[in-house]
Amino acid sequence: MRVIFMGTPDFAVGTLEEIIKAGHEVVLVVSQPDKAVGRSKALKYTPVKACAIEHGIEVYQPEKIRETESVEYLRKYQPDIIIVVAFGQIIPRVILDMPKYGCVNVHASLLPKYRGASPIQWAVINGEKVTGVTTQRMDDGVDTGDIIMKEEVALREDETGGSLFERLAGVGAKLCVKTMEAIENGTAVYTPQDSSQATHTAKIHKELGSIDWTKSAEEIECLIRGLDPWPSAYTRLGDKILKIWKAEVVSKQSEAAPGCMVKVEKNRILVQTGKGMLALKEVQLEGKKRMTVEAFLNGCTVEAGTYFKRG
RNA sequence: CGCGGGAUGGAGCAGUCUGGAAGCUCGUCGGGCUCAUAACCCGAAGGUCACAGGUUCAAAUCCUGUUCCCGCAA
Repeated sequence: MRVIFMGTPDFAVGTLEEIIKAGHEVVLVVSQPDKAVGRSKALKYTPVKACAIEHGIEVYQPEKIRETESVEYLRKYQPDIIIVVAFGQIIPRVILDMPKYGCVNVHASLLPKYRGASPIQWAVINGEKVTGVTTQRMDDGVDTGDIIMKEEVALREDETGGSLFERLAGVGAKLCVKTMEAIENGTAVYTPQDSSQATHTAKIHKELGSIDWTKSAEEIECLIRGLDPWPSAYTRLGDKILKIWKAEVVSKQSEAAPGCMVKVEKNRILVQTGKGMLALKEVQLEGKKRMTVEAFLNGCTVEAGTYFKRG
């Protein structure tokens, strides 16, 4: 098939590669404009763009895909299908209707659950046991199209946003190719979503990582894993930000108020939460590298009874 | 040149302002105590103080340049 691929971050790269490997003709890759990234604020290619260049595929980076100019640009390529994976812009009706087989999206959740921006992190934050990937034929709404295929993925005990991201990207890539195959063979089945079961997720903001110690230890622990590796869960120790990378739930209580470091042991710090305690195992102080609590305590004296403050 | 923190034995840090013998908490190794231990006691090894120049009788420390790491911001 003649394919136009639209995507931006790492999550989409695997799918693009899998499509190429499957022998489809990717005639154009559309990605968000390059942005200034990193400490040096240098312009950086989007991961999808970098991949496209490696494969010698033309790249198009419109500021707004819905503008007539962009639409006409795409039309020239006469795609059979447009594959959209984490592109980052809303696709207008004219484009949805352009290819013979429409626009197919790979979404990192089991639709209709977790429609929207950051389904992967939210699945971890909410402590889900199972999530997955869905391919859908896009319609006017955001992630509301008819479902073509789904694949479930069970979350692991120590699943992080990053680890789930990688696993779902892999699953999504293969599912996308399978979906395209079914569409081409005419065996694809389109199932409308049960919108009454839908849930939505908001984009992840940095402030979401600010730990509310009055929540339960379980909730906080899920938040820590969900926001690893970005933007990370954090709290405030004195006047410095302390990121927390790893912690374990301890189902004991203490008399202390939430946020209090109840006990400082050799390789863990017990913190009282709204329900249960959290044993910090790996942290990172502002300006420092990520390190185990044991190493952290070697150079930094922390008194039991000190309180963490809301970042 | 967006803002800021940092580079000191294997790990995490102090010492730098006010130049003048390399220190702390751990780890490692050896020995002791103990029914036993991640506990305790004694001892030992291990560092061109990121790199390159400069100032000085003397530089981890002052000056200049370079590299790398991290937080913020995006």
